[in-house]
Amino acid sequence: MGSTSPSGLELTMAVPGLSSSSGSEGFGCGAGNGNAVRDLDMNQPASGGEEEEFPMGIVEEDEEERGAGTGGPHRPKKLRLSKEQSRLLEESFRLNHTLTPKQKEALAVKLKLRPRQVEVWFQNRRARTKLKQTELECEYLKRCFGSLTEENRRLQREVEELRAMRVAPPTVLSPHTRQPLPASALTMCPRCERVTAATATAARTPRPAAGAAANPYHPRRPSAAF
DNA sequence: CCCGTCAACTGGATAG
DNA sequence: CTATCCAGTTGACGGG
Repeated sequence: MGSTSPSGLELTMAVPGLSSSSGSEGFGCGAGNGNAVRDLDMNQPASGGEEEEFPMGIVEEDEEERGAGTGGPHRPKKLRLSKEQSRLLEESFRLNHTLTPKQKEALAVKLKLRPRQVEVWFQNRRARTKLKQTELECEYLKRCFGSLTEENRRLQREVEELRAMRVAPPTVLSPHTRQPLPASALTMCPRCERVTAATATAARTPRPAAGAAANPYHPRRPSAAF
């Protein structure tokens, strides 16, 4: 799994036949935003180096109270998780997309965050995963729509052809004499209801190799790959 | 200045 | 009632 980007989403997609290469503009390669750099900038202690592993993890108590409590518009300064915090959170997310209260507590202690922050991170992470999956599904459905539209056009053309044949009854030439066959010699393909002389000749001609033998009324038509 | 990202909040739904 | 989840939103922040 090398492909988890910093904000990296592990994507398990339920869309059939979806290769990650084709729809990849929206994620994977494109998702490499500058988070790593940002994390470095934001979370490095300005000087003095490594006094703390997770520099801005814990918000001061009074500030936290103000933020959540009385609905005052004052929010604490935006927290940016350090690289290490993100890595550990991602790691546990990969193992489990939800946390038990114990796991949450343990992770919070380990990361020097409040349990609430761990909880929020998991909520947001689930939402991001779902969003990505929805985007993938959307791409897939668009492609379905495209090919169905194409198939529809093809069928419409076929209907037109059939209509035209009804207006002007067909003259079918005998494969042997090259003369028009009498109506009594003609027959209808039961599958597509096209008039042919097929059964008349099908009985006489030797069966061709496997594939073409399926329908004696017509040679095989290429079917739409779908 | 605008836009994308993301931590955090809000409110409704649901399970135990 | 409490705890948790989710969808939607807000606001801080960084980058173009």
